[in-house]
Amino acid sequence: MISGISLKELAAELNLAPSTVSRALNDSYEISEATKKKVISMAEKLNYHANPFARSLRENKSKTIAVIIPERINSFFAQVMDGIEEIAQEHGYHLLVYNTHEDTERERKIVNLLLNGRADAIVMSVTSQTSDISHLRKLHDRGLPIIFFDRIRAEIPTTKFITNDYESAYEGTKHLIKQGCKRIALFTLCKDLSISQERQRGYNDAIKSEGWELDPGLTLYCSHNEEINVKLIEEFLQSPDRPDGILSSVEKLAFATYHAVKRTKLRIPSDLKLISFSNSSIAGLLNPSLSTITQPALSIGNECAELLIKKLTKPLHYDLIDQVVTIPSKITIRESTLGE
Amino acid sequence: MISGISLKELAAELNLAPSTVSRALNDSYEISEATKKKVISMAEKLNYHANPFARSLRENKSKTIAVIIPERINSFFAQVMDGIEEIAQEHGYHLLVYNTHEDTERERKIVNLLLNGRADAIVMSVTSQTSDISHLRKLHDRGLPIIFFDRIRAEIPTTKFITNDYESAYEGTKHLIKQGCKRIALFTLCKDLSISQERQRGYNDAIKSEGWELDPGLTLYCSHNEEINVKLIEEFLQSPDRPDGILSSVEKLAFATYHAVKRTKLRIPSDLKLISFSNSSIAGLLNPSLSTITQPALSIGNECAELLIKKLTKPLHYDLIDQVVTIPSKITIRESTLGE
DNA sequence: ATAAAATGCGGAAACGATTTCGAAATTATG
DNA sequence: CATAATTTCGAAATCGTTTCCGCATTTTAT
Repeated sequence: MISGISLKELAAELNLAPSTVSRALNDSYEISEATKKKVISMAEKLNYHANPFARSLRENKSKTIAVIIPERINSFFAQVMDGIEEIAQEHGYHLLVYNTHEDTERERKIVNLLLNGRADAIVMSVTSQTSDISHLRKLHDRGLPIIFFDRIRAEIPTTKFITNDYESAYEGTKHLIKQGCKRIALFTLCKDLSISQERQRGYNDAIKSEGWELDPGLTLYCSHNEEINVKLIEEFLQSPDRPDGILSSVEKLAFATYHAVKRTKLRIPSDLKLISFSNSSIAGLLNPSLSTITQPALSIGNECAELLIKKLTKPLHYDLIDQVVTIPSKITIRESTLGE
Repeated sequence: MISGISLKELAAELNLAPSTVSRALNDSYEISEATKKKVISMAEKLNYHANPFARSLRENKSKTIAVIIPERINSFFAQVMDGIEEIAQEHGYHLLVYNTHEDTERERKIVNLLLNGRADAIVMSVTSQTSDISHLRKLHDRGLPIIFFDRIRAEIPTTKFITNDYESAYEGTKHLIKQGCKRIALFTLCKDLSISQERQRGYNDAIKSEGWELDPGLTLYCSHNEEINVKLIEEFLQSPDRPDGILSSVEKLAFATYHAVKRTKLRIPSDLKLISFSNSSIAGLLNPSLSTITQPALSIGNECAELLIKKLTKPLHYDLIDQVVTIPSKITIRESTLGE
């Protein structure tokens, strides 16, 4: 990389002091309009670009936000990313992106990497297996602004953005009941995750609201391995006390269910109704089309970034207070939960 | 952010010179094992983290690679990103990610932003509408290592990674013919894109290889707007000289076709066979399941990153020579192209 | 007319690391 | 034992900005 011209060289070319040029380019009130114009046009002409590292070093900020997600091939996280980037670009912020692949150890390493100040702040969704949060605590203790979304950790006192997991799961379950389901299963990933727990609560309360008894056997804990999940679900569906309705807490488990169903004699929605949390645009293309609970991914991304940037640019006026902000999901009924 | 301890302070704590401490931490041969140990343990104890900007400023490199993609909610690009990140993480590189949203103006802005050296190199896939490439040329002329993948620009003399677009399109078309199709259409996005042209060539040659005449009316140029595409495709399918086979150059046009078909009396594959370039894992879930040409996304990402990092770490031994590296796609036949 | 304030700019320090050059201290060599 | 060679470390320059302080000169206030 042929490094461009420096501020000092630009100043020399103009017969001005570097300090003056710097101030002119930063539109300081101390500099006359005449010199400002001269400086700016010469900077244009010589193709001057301020060195971001010199500036970061001096100002102790990087104009960079780190985003940590558990997986990339997931329409929800991709949409959140788009939402974050939209706001970040507006304010001249850059995005460092890290994918943990649902691996806690990887998450720990990445977080530790960010301890050196490479990013001004962090937006993250934790790994589903994260139990030890000392690495997150260390970040927060160091004063690095951090915001969680979706997969949050309540123990870290900061602002978190989620959707109305409880209500959505409750509504989804209620919908299945209304469509005639008697034995409703919940497919989920991990019992430790806050959102999983909330969705489970919503599911539980919906079941109990009917005066039915909760059957722990109807909650299926799946893995991150597609193959294994399909097999697991297939076995579940072949068992004598198979469910006749499923609330899937995660998009990919709904897909796995479609795969599993193909291997059985069961048909959706006649034998089995299915509704799932999902942000995939192709839900309507599946056969039958999939009823979904769609999370407000773009809004979540936008709000995360907006709050963070406010905090970064006006630290005295904004704070990442310890609260959970909820943005509601939208339920879309399609064929997969059609009643008789 | 409570800024951590600096090298100088660490040195003071150890009663050593900053230079010594720096060398010790960088495992220089000039420092005795004894002092190295002392320094390292004290660094651990005081939680020392080198300031990346000071280092970048001094060394004139950022350990950062910028990745520019036209869209994020796309399994192909997401997989490539994963492939790049995998290698980058191995070598301690960070990823700045930018989404152009298929907007040339946005691409231009982002590229110009990178002119200041924030990233050591760039991996990118251009916007489908990019015609003026002066911004890309400027990057390259400045000596910033840049690699293209998939959506490449031949005019910039550097290494590019693509799949065997011509052969895949040829094979895909041939497959449709073998399954009995007589009027085969090509759905594509943009005639300016190199990959579109290659795929068109493959399609053309396959048609001609049968001794058939090319019908320009059978190539459908679509937009980036889902709604419009569905309408366009629907009209096409309702027209008297509708096709009985479709080679879709882009995943989302295949999905749009499914949507459009739903609005007609046509059925896949009896009335209409469909095969598409796609990296989506749910191709097998569609009804009927979609025959696909799957690009080696992960490999492409891996190879981009590997070559780039070699070039960055050993600039004298590696060069981004002007060549196009081809990694073959894999065709998977499913129900959507089933013969009678 | 003189003091006070405002304007416009330059000099130099500072941010936190790496590295060149050189100087001690230690060990080896004749 | 004297000298050379090696090992181990320190002082200071450097990367490219921003900003604190200072100093003229001009404008405004008294």
